[in-house]
Amino acid sequence: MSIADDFDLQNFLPYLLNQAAEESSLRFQQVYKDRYGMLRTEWRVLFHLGIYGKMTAKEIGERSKMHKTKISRAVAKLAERRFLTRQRDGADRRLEYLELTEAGRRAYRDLRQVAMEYDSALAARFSDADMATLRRMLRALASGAA
Amino acid sequence: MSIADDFDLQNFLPYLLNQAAEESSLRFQQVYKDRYGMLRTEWRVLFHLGIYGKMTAKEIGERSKMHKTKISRAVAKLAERRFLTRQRDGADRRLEYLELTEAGRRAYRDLRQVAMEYDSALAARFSDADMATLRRMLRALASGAA
DNA sequence: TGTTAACAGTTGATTTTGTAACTAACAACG
DNA sequence: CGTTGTTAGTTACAAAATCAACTGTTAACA
Repeated sequence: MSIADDFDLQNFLPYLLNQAAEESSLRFQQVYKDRYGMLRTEWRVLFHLGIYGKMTAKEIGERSKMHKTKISRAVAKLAERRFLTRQRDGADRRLEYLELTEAGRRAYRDLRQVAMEYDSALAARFSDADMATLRRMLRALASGAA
Repeated sequence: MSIADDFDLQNFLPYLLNQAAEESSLRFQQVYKDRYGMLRTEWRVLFHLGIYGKMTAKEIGERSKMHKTKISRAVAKLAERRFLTRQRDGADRRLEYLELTEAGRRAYRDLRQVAMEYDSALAARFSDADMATLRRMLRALASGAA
């Protein structure tokens, strides 16, 4: 009954995805952690602002699917370190526009460079066709559309 | 500089993998959480024992790459709920063999069924060839071998 | 208007994780 | 033996994530 069960954990997609995600995040994590003392939520916010420009916490939440409390705390940390500035919307004073400072942009560019090189190193292990398939499937899985 | 940056977060593999892993874990998480009040570490330990049979915490750690403190706590929880028993090795009294109880096996079989159906549902969205490619690539990424 | 609901974002309490130090047991080698 | 090092597993404390309740604001509409 227990020995040689036919179910294979290594092929269970959610498990396999988690293992791959964790392993592939390790080295990048070392960089943003050691070099900037950031958490995962913080580099994600930094990247959203670096890539898409000025936006509100709500928009970051919609794009990243991170919970608003995580974003709120990450934003507070980044603001404290002078990596971003906040400006209230004049018309709707609930909204706050977030924008990277020059220091924030420098950190973003630095980490983006690391990310791109790391991504290339990962991709180099597979054929272009396989990588295209992988990315397409991961996007489909991430979008969750049944 | 910030608007229309050419780096695409959605194609950064570690990020994409995390998004896919999180999204694809959601529904299964609901089941083991709602039905058994388990955490991710707990169902993983349960599955390791269900699939491979009696083994020590150390072996679970080697197979799952989970840190030993996580395993220790998960084992304590599962033992408290009478899902597993612990027996000290007679020769080397540091080792403790873990084995599912009948209640533990019932929970495992129940969750395994859910996992298999869920995995099939996910796989049904893609061709067999693509799924084979995906699994092969994820295993390679998870193994971390450069 | 006035009242109620909805929304953006924050804070506090609780839970879970991560790190380091610890206990108990075995091993290696003088 | 006896000292030193290693190992399996636990515990204590700090860091972080989660969940619920909160503030301040806008919207809806009687």
